[in-house]
Amino acid sequence: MKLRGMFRAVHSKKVGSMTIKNRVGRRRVTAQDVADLAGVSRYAVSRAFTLGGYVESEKRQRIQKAAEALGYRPNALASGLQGGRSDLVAIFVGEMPNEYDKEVASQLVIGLNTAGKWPIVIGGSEKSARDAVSNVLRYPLEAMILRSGSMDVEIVTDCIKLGIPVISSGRVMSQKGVDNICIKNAEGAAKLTRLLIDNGRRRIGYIGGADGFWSSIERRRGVLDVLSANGLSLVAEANGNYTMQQSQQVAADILDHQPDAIICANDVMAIGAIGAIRERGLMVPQHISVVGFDDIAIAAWSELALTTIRNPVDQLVRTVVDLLERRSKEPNKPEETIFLDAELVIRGSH
Amino acid sequence: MKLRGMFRAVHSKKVGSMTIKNRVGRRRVTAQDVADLAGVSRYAVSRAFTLGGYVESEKRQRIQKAAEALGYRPNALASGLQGGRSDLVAIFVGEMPNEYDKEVASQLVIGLNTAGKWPIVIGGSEKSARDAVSNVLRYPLEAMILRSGSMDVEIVTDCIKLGIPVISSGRVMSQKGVDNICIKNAEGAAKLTRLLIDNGRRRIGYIGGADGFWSSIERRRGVLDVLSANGLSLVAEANGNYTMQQSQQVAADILDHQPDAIICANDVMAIGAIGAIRERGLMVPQHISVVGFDDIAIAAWSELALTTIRNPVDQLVRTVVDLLERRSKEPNKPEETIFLDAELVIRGSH
DNA sequence: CGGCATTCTGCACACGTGTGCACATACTCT
DNA sequence: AGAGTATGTGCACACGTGTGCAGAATGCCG
Repeated sequence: MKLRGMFRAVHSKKVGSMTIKNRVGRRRVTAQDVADLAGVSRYAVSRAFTLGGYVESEKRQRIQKAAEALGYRPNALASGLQGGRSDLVAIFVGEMPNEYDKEVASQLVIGLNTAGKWPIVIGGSEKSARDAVSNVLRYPLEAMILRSGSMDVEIVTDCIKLGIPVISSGRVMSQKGVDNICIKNAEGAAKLTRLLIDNGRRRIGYIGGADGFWSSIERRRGVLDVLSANGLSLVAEANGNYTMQQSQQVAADILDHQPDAIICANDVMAIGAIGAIRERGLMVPQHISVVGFDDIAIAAWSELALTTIRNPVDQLVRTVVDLLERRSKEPNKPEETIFLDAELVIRGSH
Repeated sequence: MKLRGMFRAVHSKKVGSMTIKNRVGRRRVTAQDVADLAGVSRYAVSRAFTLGGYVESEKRQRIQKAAEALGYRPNALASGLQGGRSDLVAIFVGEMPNEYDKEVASQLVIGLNTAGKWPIVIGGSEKSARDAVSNVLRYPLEAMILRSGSMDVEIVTDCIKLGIPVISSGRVMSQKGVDNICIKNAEGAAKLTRLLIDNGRRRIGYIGGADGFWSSIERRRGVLDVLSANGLSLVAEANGNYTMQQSQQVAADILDHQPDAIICANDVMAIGAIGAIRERGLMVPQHISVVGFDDIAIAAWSELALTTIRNPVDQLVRTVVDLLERRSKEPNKPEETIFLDAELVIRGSH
């Protein structure tokens, strides 16, 4: 029997009765421990835990029993060290200010779990997250998944430099090594605009998202294109910063221009706008139409019945996982940019 | 100059011109690479990246420059292997069916990031997550943070067995090695009930959360205690499963019992209830009072003005981080159970 | 019985980093 | 000058696992 396995103490390398007893936080149980208990070699334990390993079946049973008893799990750090799949993935999710962002983050996590990946999530403001990302890159990540409208490009170049593939969702980046997945923002916004015009609306106002967000720019473009194609222009416009409170505030200004419809760059802002309208004693959609974007859960609430664009989270997640797996299998495959269809959800607010 | 550092190929151990060129996924840059470029020893590089390390300042600069150029980052797997802080934490978040759950999960992630921890997030249904947790325990976690009302106890015992401290938020567990952090559920529910009674409400209905959830049981208890102390009992009761749709459906049944108030175990269910009430042409609070629990963002919306109990996410996050840090510092400290105050938020729906 | 394929086992090494120890050098104080 | 302290450097080892290689044991077939 090997002394090494028996008398290893954690906080001191000296061997002796003094040091053995002060094992404060129990030492992690290793393959050697299992081997000692089962009366086999460490290598047999290692082979019993890998798929193609040759181990005598009776011995394998003894090992599994011992491992069970000790609660042994191969140390992921040690096994990851020799370069196989790490199954670690990072998700950068920004500040998640609104419901849709949180929904996407949640579903992404669940989807990745189902695919057997461990997502390390990084959130918060860009500048605080900058350091965090840099630090998390110390792990051998299989991919960095970006889910933030606004995004420090340096983060991407850092990843690429380290050979870590990037999957950007919600913003299309044309850098080498970046796969993209994004809803057809302009098309969705155009559909909403056309719907309103078809319904006879002519005095259309717009509440946009935060500056610098990719989706914000694209959606606004979709609105303006359709308007100008119909010889129209916005009667008023404001920045709602993608939040309900801000939107409700700026909607008041827009109402001063007597619009007959307000297009909002996302659903929570539409809710804010509806609040502002009803506060004035006006009704939706009888006096003013309101449409949103994303189709978050509450948009279907009977008191809102928000007409909006479905931004399909399930498809998004499936596609991200698919891109990830294909990229893992074939690291040098050409970059892809996948656009998700923007489906109009007709309810009662238009 | 060492050959080892120069001619290491990734997918083959044979050294020769054939194997060198087929380095598909670039090999990760190591401390040796930085040392070679900077013309120093590997140990100097290692010391330059650790806090107390003695390195000549001129040499340190050369190293940092070389590291920058190569994009070097110490491999977290390798450094984590020798037993220091891993900074890895797992969060188990269940299915996150409602807004509040997602909000908590999001803020927990951000709070942990700020504290310099890397949260590996595990979500989804209990039974799918069971395997996931077991697998993620291969990593040397500093703690397992539970954020799920219902919870497989086996997960906890697995962690304890491995010496991984558990921090449970939202449910109090009396197991060894588990710190708890939880809002005063019963007290909050009691406050809501008293408020309604003080307002003259007598025919009170209740929409509860999903079965088996700790918070669900506690909140219901708080309601019943106050009612019976006032010689009252519920006129109707239903299970809203913590979701808006379900709640709106079951609220219809409750309305058949002519209540003058409905207490909901969380805000999204209150929103569902309000939907059901308004669909019947009744008004809140003129005809029926509705109160919720959690104070999610939309509860403050002018069209809802939901009276509710503040379930303070910021305090929760701060406390979790604090418990985590104190537990890390002192692994054998006695378990703590911290209760957060349930503050009544008076708006217009009661 | 010999030749061969299959199954099993032990050894050695690799993965990349941090750090205690021993030693070297430089600087300060009496 | 000598003693003592602060600073810098190289070596060796540890962390825990997976796996190629070589060899052993076993079984099969002619």
